[in-house]
Amino acid sequence: MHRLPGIPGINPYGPFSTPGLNHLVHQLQQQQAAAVAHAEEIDENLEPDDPKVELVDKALWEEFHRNGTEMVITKTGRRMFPGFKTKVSGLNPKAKYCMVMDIRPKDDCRYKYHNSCWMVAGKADPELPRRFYIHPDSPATGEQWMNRPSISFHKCKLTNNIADPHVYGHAILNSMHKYQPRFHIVRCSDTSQIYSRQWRTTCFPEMEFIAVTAYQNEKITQLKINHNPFAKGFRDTGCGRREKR
Amino acid sequence: MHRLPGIPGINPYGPFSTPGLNHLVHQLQQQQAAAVAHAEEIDENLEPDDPKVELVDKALWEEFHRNGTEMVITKTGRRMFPGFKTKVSGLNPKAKYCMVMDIRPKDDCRYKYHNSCWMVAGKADPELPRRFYIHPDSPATGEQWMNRPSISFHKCKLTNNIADPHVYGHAILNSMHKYQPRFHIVRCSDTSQIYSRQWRTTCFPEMEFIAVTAYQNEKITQLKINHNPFAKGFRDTGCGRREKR
DNA sequence: CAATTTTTCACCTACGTGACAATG
DNA sequence: GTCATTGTCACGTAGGTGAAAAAT
Repeated sequence: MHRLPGIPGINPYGPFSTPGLNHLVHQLQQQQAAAVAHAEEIDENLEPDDPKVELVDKALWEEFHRNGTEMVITKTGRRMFPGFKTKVSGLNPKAKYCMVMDIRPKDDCRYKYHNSCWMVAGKADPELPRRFYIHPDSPATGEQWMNRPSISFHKCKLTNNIADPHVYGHAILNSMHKYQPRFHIVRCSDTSQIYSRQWRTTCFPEMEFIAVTAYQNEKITQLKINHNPFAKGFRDTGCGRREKR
Repeated sequence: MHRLPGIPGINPYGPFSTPGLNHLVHQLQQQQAAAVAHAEEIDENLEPDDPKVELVDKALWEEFHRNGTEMVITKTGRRMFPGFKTKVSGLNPKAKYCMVMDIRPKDDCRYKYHNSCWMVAGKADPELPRRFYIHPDSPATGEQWMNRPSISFHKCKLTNNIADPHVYGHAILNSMHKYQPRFHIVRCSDTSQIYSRQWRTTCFPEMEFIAVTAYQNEKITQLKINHNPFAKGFRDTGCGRREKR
């Protein structure tokens, strides 16, 4: 079961070693990488697709948005709530896709919360390194992505720690700045191809938020408490033991 | 950013759309799949490897083994303890690998525990469908596999439920039968290729165990309690509140 | 009956919440 | 002083333990 090492382009024990194919493959030797990439490109585009993206929990996002969504950022990283979850249809079931998200500054302002209102408080701090977060199940077939109840990015946490050790899983944001999450579909069979392929980007304006280290708007706090199961301990439920100060 | 649908083999907007390459690729159209597979095959074997596999927590496994390891199986699935964890070296850093495990019957006997001893109690029950468990991070490069502290299969639980709904994540075993876990390295760039490639199998005899629905040997119970953090509540720690009946 | 399996439970691990006090 | 940030905490979710009782 041992293979001959160090002889590029020839593999006498391979399952497809017919002379004709070997000849053809030799012809392509110099352009091999490009040809393979091209063949894959074509293969991936033999059949069309027409992706539709839907935001999960859209009504909840809108309720937050009406009050001015805030997201807490911490040194160790904090999840978003509501979560970043999409539902995708219209993919080609056989083709492979990578799902990607990022969180971009919405403008170049710094904000402050004053008299129960968010207002501009100057120029934005220097932009932090921009990161893309590749969904850990990438790549997967269109069928697999469409069959799941949602595509969730809950493992990507928000932090303000520039020296964050989980650099590849967290989004680094500036506090008191406004952000817009984005969702990208990239049709390719391997994550290494992501940055050389077409990106199809979807943006939900109701996901806009301001990053904070502590909640400013009490209405937002209450919405979080009332809807996030992990904050159930702070709910005001008749039998409750917690009261407002 | 829209692509022309329904025109197979032609993609006017692709990054590699030079006429010469298009011609070559058209030549290969019928053998395309085979050629791509062949090119990948060659690519994957350009450089040699010589994998070494080590069992994590070997000393603990050996301590269990000296007393006759038992693993509880339940309807909903139970983890193994000690866990099935390996550490791999000697892979080719650039090549891609899939990591696979399975759990095979060790013999064709049924056992019973009698007078503090395991003894043969007849012929084995009919063998259950044999499953392979592919590590969920497969495929990944040799570098990625070698860099992690261990390759763990803790998500593969043991069950005796033939109609188990998590069919692809659980191992279905017969109670009172003896088993041997195995570890397999398969060099390939996609899980779909696993069953057509060479398997390199490692077997640690100290991992042998008998599946049970309730522990038989009290020494095994104590080893589990003393070493599994989730069973800490049953430890006999001076301040302990639990005593033997 | 005896042996094995299933169910339920208290007690853990692990970690996601906002409140609040301390810090800068 | 003011405001923003950090650390700690009680209280949740989620799920992995063997014991013990109940069921087969």
